[in-house]
Amino acid sequence: MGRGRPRGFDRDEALDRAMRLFWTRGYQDTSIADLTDALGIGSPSLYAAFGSKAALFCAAADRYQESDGGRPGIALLAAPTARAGVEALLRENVALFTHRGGPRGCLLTRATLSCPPDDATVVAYLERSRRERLTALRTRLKAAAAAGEPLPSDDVDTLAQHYDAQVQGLAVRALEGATRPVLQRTVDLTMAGWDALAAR
Amino acid sequence: MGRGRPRGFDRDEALDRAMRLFWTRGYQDTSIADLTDALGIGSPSLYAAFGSKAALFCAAADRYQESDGGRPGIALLAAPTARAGVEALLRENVALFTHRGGPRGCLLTRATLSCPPDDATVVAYLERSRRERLTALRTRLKAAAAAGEPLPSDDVDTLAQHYDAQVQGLAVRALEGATRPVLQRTVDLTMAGWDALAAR
DNA sequence: CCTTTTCTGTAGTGGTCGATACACAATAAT
DNA sequence: ATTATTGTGTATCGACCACTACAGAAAAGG
Repeated sequence: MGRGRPRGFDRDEALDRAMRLFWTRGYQDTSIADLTDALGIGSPSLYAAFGSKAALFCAAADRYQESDGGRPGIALLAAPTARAGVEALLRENVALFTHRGGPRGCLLTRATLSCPPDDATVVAYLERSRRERLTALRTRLKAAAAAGEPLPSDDVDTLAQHYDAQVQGLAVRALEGATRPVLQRTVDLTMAGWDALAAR
Repeated sequence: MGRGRPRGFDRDEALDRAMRLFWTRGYQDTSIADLTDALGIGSPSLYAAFGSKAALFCAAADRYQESDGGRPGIALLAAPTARAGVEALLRENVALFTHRGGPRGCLLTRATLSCPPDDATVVAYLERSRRERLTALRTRLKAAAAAGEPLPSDDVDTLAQHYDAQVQGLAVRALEGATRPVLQRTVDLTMAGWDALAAR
């Protein structure tokens, strides 16, 4: 057992609240004071537990990707075909970005556009996350191409870029206030485009 | 003629530089010190000429929309068909978002995601700009529908939302570092989807 | 000339930022 | 009980934030 005074708060619960706050307000606009308020702890406790604002963000973003934010990626891989996977990816993202009671949009996209470029730790974290997401998409599509599934294009790399852009577009539109039904219809159109192209 | 001491700097040139700075770093991460440095003037001169950081941003954003940032909207309206208009809109945006020597992405999208929600002036400005852009797109598509042009869908409102989301997706992808050829191929795919759907 | 008007440069305002020094409290090991 | 170790609360730190008071400089009107 650890020796000193026990921590007076639940680390995981604190991470959840920090995630929510970063998700709602972005990285830069979430201050340490905001965090200590929401977490109900003093700043020295926060720094002792997490190290720095940047490190806390990375931990909170990890938690995001392991919980709500991870659903779309899982849905992509779980689907039997690339067509179903991409549709599930988009629909899960719509659900994530417009979840009632939850912050709108994507925690990572939001942070990407609101993080000062000199904060190397966070910038590197975000860059890696984006690369992993794009790689997952490309890998899934490449497997589908190898399996002979009909795809909207032979250029798998462009396909991955295109559907990744769809996700980012949904994230921004959600932040701008687009409702769930509106985004769902946007996805309907995207998938109709897939079908029309894949059928040729 | 005005009576007092003449202004020691060119107001339009200062606005251009401010626009560039807001475009590069977003709203919140651009400080008054950054601006006075780039503009080569003292802060009292800045405040005398523009009023406040929020007002300066609005003026710089107006300038953006009247110069580079206005091209896509003009291209949309100038094209003979909705199909050509949407393609021109997307391609002009790709050019705008990846212009060599210019900041990447969209000044307005960037500001939307990096503006503190309590800055009512800027939030209202951005909201109005977005509404106008979406309205322009919807109006163009509605006219096309009335003219009997073949469209990917009968639901003009959803079409407008969909292609607006494309623009936002391109803006984010450009900020993330996607190159111009990559974004061009994304647009190729989007327009291929239009053709495949409109032909049915 | 002198007055009026307008802009500029210096030098700050109070406030908030992320991050900490330090004393003390609370536990475990000895 | 003593010591070692770790977390908490108070009370800051210097740096930076948007913004401005004030005095002097530069023009026009008289």
